[in-house]
Amino acid sequence: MVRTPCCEKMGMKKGPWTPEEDQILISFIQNYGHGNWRALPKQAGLLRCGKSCRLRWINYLRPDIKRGKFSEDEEQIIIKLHQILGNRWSAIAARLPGRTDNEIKNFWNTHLKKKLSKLTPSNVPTYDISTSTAPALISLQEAQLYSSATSHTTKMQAEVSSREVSTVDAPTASSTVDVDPGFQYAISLDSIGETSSSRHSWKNLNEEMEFWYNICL
DNA sequence: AAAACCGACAACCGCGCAGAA
DNA sequence: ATTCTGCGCGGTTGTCGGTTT
Repeated sequence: MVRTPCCEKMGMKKGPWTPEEDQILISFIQNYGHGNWRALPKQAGLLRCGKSCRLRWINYLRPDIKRGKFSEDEEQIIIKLHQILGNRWSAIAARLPGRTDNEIKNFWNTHLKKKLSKLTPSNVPTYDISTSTAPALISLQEAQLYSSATSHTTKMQAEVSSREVSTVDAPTASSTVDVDPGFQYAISLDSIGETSSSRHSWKNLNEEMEFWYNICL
């Protein structure tokens, strides 16, 4: 199947948004909402693709956006959640009202990654994925040490994606978290009272987030 | 004063998923 | 069951302002 482009490239404006464009988008959404992003720019009279409008609204123009520096608390929450969820920025953002996934992603890449990498990479734990004796959760310190040891791309991808979790079951007894070459972590859910026989049935991502959040914070 | 460099963040791109047709 | 469309996500790139040389 051939994917059609998200928008017609011809005549579509790219690059930074002007205050005038912002105003048009804001007033249109305030009046009519944003039922269909694809149709919105045409209806609003904007020479932007729907995707661009959506991004601009979600990341910048939304009235509930909290701008400005991240607090210490927010920073700690991001670090903790990133330990568990990896680069699932939208899931992390769901825990930080007023913050967007893009904002958190940028904050992580420009501040936290650097900050954590300054710590001494000693006693970095190495857990073999094949063993089931891994700790229940990676502590904050361990995560920091891990990040410092892998100053390049800190990439932790949960094997079980958010969508899978949200529609099927919770992660199985020993869900693996795939990290950069050289390190493999295993989060043993058994050791946090989560056995295969008494698994949660995740109804949605929020429920999953609630679960992880309560454990970690 | 100007050029080069760097960091922060806004914006874009491509992919995967869900739901409708 | 298959195809198509739109949305959302995460990675990457572009732009801009501040700092250094």
